[in-house]
Amino acid sequence: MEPKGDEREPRYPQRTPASRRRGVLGEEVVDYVRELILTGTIRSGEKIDQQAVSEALGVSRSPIREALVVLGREGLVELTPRRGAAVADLSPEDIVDHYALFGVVAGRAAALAAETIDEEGLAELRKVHARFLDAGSDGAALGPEDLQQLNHDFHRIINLTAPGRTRWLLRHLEHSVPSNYYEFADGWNHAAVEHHAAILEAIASGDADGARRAMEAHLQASGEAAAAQLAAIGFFGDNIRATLP
Amino acid sequence: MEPKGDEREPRYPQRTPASRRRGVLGEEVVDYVRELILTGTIRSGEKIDQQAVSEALGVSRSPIREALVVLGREGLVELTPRRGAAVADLSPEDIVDHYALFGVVAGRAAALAAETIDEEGLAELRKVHARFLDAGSDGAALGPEDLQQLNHDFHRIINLTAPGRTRWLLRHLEHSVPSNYYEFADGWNHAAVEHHAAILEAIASGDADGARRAMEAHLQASGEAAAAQLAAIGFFGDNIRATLP
DNA sequence: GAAATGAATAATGTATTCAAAGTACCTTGA
DNA sequence: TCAAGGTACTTTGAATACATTATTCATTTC
Repeated sequence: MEPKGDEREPRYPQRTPASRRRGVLGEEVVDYVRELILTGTIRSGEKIDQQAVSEALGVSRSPIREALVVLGREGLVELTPRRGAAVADLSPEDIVDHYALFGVVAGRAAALAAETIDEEGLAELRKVHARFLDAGSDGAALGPEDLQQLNHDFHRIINLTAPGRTRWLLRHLEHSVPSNYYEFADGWNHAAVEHHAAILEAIASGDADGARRAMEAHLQASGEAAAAQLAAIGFFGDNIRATLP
Repeated sequence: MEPKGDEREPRYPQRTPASRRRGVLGEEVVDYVRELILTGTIRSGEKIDQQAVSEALGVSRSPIREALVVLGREGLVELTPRRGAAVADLSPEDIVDHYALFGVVAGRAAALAAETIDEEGLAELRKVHARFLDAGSDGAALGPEDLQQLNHDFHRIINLTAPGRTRWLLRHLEHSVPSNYYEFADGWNHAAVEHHAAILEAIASGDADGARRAMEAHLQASGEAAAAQLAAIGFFGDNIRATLP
């Protein structure tokens, strides 16, 4: 229907005029642009055209600008005063570093969990971990989304024992980086299960420092896997600003 | 890329015209509102009137909205979809928690510094620390701003050894919370000097884990001092301060 | 031909306008 | 008297308009 003779270089996929819920449009735009960035649809250093995004989503530029400011704060885009927004130039080292930070914060949460988790939470943690474990052994007919959910639940239970600000920071650290672990390299789920086992054991035995180190190691590995995945999708621009006149 | 020894034509001294204010209005508004919050001028839970701020600063509501979105991301204001922005309801525990997070991240930076700092950086760190030390002993005629600067420099030198993403997070963690340490309780400078000494010693001797723990302890104490200061200015709601200017 | 200058075009940042949702106030009825 | 409901005012969120600056491109000059 749409005559796509548009030869604009960065093509922004159109999205349904879906939930035109007033008051959260900005958040929707944030998610939209973030996905474009984290899936490698728009590359490092590439300019983000406000009007193009606005047309792709069918909203005005006002929510777009708010979203870009948010993403600027997240470090995913770089805002230059009179020159607009561009996808931030993140290196693999930055991704690994980001996950290392994720690690020390989540490690703190794990240490607190080891000290303060109650029986109920521990039982729930064991249950989730068991299902995660089963998923790898027999064909439990669990799709990638289910694995993702189980992984997420495992961490959520731990983080629930942490104070509010820690949970808040963990949420932000998680969102501003790829979290589709189920798409990570093949061996990832196996490695993650072992990591989770170590974390669970340390928490169950009240070993705060062990839980912290196990969680840090887990996210260190996650960071390397995430960097590899991002490299695979071409996230780290082959900054070949070649010489086509 | 470097115009280093290039015998280029005479270069004109760089200057940043004051009229370059355009494009950063949002940031100015962020600073303005953040100060209002952190100084207790507007209280927890209090609504932030966009039009009032817009009139107070003489700008339109567009930059105000962007600023409020940023502050919402920082956790200093709470945005409710159709109901506007209000100062976030932060408890003393939240402040302590925030500084604890600050601590684990800065602790990571300190650990990295212990492993990777070079002689030059170490010398500079010692110099700054010595001046900070002197300021306490004899009347070195250093004002509170100077102390603040020295304190800031001390941490900055350490953080410079950290990867980019870590520095980025440290900046944000520092800004979204009171950092006017020089207004902290009387004994604060004395305590800070001792903390800095321990951190410096650990870094100088290459003791990464010791540096981490010393830094965490330092910021733990900072958090308690900051919470006390915020309580003193009536940040946590219960005090009565009648008039708004 | 390459660099530089100037106009034309495009995109950004800010202001202003507009529609919808919230809030306050006021009336009315039991 | 108080509660319920309706109406007018306020405020928010989004869209549009406007001024300024960046970028492109053609032209000129060395």
